[in-house]
Amino acid sequence: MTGTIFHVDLDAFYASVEQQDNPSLKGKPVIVGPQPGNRGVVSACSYEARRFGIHSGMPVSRAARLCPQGIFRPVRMKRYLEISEEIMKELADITPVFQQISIDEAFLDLSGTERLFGPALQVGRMIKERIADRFGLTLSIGIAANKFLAKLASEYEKPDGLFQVTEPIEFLDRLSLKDIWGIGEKTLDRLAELNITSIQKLRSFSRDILCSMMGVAGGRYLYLAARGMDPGIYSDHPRSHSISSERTFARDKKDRTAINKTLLELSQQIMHRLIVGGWQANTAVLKVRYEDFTTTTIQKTLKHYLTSSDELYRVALELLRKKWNGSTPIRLLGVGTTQLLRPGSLEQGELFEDRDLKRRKVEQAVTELKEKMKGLKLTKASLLETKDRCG
DNA sequence: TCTGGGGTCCTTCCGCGA
DNA sequence: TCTGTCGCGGAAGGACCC
Ligand SMILES: [Mg+2]
Ligand SMILES: [Mg+2]
Repeated sequence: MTGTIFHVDLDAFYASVEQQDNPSLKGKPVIVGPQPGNRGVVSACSYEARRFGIHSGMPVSRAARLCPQGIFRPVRMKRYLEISEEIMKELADITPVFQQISIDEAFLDLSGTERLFGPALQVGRMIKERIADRFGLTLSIGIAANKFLAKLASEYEKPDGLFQVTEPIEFLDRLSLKDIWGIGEKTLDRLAELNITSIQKLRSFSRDILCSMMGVAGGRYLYLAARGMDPGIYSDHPRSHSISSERTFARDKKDRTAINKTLLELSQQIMHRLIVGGWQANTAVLKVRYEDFTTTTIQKTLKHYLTSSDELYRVALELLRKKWNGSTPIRLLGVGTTQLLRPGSLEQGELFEDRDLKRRKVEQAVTELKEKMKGLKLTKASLLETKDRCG
């Protein structure tokens, strides 16, 4: 029995929202990201901008040179989230077997619904019409027997595309290696060194050989991908979770007071998100990027869970002291937490928990949050002072 | 060209205890 | 008791994706 998976992917999402919210931008090269002259890269751009050679991930400074008449807009994440939520609700209405995988993408499992809904392509057209009518946005849909192929299929005719894979091998052989989800620049280079330059060629290698060349997980992945079998690109239950926040300075910094201030702000953001999300974390991570772009992280696992932003801040400071010589200019600072655990979820060996207990925990978290917000100003000042002393 | 911010997963190394 | 090895958790780095 063969499944029918839809992958739905909005086209140039952020840029399209900007055009929709301001129709005078339609038909024009819209580039979403920092203003030119600032550090950073393009988050998204309209197809008109792509004709100038612009793509997401490109430094805005370069984008501005390629397209001086481009319209540069800041990232309005709140707005995109709002639209995304509404669209995802629409999609989830179609089938309960629905999995959102990013702000603008989702899988729908419509296996065995042909008698109810009609042929898959027709359902695809219906979805596209619906979203176009209600939101004025175009999207691309890929339909295939598994998530892996469906994802590739939605790319195939982008933008405003609709494609169903009926012959997986034929379909794959029309693509290039780089099109495969999970094969990036480095893997492409390594494969090229082994004289593997196409998906057909990749398919001719045994699983064992691929594993010996690319690692156990990598080899397995490539072996399955080349055959159109889902290597597991989006698991239903991710095994790791982390929360982090980082900032690239407008200009590299070596001033201790400014650096400490950033560290404190980042720590507060993280702790806020931990509390709101109901997470417990026992590992703190500090990330430092220097002027030459070398990046290091240093982490520490505690014997208890982090309980306050002050505590996280103190750990971050301690880690920075270990890493930083105090004079090399810093380009980016980041603070994060890993090993996240939601109290009361299966890990602790409880199959279920009564609702009152959950409710109490939420309440407790909110109270703690309020406490923290109250004491914020005072804490901030005091902590910054102690810090300056050792700088 | 001069390189964001938010993530997940994998590999390798190391020390520890069985 | 010595030695090899195995599994594990922690740490650091890296590839990749949106
Ligand atoms: Mg996408
Ligand atoms: Mg998209």
